[in-house]
This record gives sequence, structure tokens and C-alpha cells, in this order.
Amino acid sequence: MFAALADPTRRQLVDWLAEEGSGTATGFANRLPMTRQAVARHLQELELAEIVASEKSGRETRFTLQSQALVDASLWLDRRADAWDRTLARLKVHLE
Amino acid sequence: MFAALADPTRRQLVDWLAEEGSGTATGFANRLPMTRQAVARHLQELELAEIVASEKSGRETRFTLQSQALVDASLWLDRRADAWDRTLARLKVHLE
DNA sequence: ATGAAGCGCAACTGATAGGTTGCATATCAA
DNA sequence: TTGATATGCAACCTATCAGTTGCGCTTCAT
Repeated sequence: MFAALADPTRRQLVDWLAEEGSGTATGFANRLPMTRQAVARHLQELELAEIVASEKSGRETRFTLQSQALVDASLWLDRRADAWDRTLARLKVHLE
Repeated sequence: MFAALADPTRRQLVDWLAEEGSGTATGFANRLPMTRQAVARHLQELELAEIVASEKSGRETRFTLQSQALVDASLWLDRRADAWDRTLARLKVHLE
């Protein structure tokens, strides 16, 4: 999940999908300095991480975002930040 | 940032720091199936991503969490999820 | 003063990630 | 039917990552 978002290209793809709704490997490859296959592999990895879903329609494969995975990751981060804040408060009390 | 959290060992370190407040490379290495140097490198990478801060005290280097970086990443994810939801709503309207 | 604890730096190794090329397949349009 | 479009699969290359070992430097306690 975090590994999927660790790559700048994949974050760019997420950005485009969030703004534009959907897209194809070939379409994205046209605006990126890399081959279609490279983009296709990135999308495949995003799909494995359930950040993206694909649907075949004729000869093209259309990708869309799955916001739930993003929300899940966000919650993971929030829980850590919260736990840290509580720990910090506890340490502070300990000092007084 | 996401790259720093992509590694399971580094997420474990974040967990421990969130719960326990602080720790050292040697201390964490004792509970992990790897050498101190490996852990030290992980902590160094977390520090580079500003997820963690270090402070030297005598012969030991103590690490603590920086919750701000976690909050920032969480916001990044939330913005994408929101943008996607808005896009989805727009597409829906378009269909009606 | 001396041994142990904690750390940092550097070189080395194996695996994986990101990218490429080449080729084969399926679909659409004229 | 035939050419162009969109895709998928596989082999290959290279750089980086996660981990190791080895070494030397401080700092602390006895």
C-alpha cells in the first residue's frame, strides 16, 4: 500500500485519476517520459494495492480510483500520530 | 515520505516509537531479527523523511517521532480521496 | 586505565524495482 | 480484409535497497 504510493510516477497517476476520473495506460504514457509498458506495470501495481480498479471495454482497459484504500492509509497515519501525541502527553505528566 | 513508510521494518519502528515515546538503534535491534547497523540505517532514513528526530545524549542516540510528517501524509491522501469523490459526483451528474 | 557499550563509516552481496525492447493478440474503422 | 490502435506477456538490463561484516571512535563504569 505505502509501497505502491512510494513511486512518484504512481502518485502522478493517482493525481490524474483523482482529477479526471479515469484513464488508460496508453493515454497516460503519452504525457509521461516513458513507455506504455512501464505505465501499464505501474497501474497493475496500483491495482494490486487496491488503489485502482480496471475495467475492460472493447480494446481498451480503463482505470478508475478506489478512494477506500486511500482513506485506509490515511487512518493508519492518523492512528500513529494520535498514539504519539498521547505518549507525549503521558511523558509530560511524568516530568511534572 | 511514502517511500520511508514502504518498508515493514520502518513501519514497525514507527509503531514502537508511537507507543513508547523514544528508543535507540541498539534497543530496537535487540527485538528484531537483524543487525544494529541495519536498524540504524532504517532510523536514518526515517529521519531524512522527517518522520523521526534524533538527539545525542552521551554515548547513545535517542530517536523520537515527529507526528507532523504523518499528519502531512494523511492530508495528502485525504485530498486525493476528496478530489476523487468530487469527480465521481460530477460524472454522475453528467450521466443524468 | 581498561574493558564494555553504543555509535558511525565503508565495502560487499543478493534481491527487487523501474525501465526497455520485441512480439503476439484482440478490436475497431474504412 | 486490412491497417491502425490498444493491450498483454516475457526477457533483459541497471540501479537501488536491505542486509551483512569489519573496523575504529567515543563514552561510561569499575
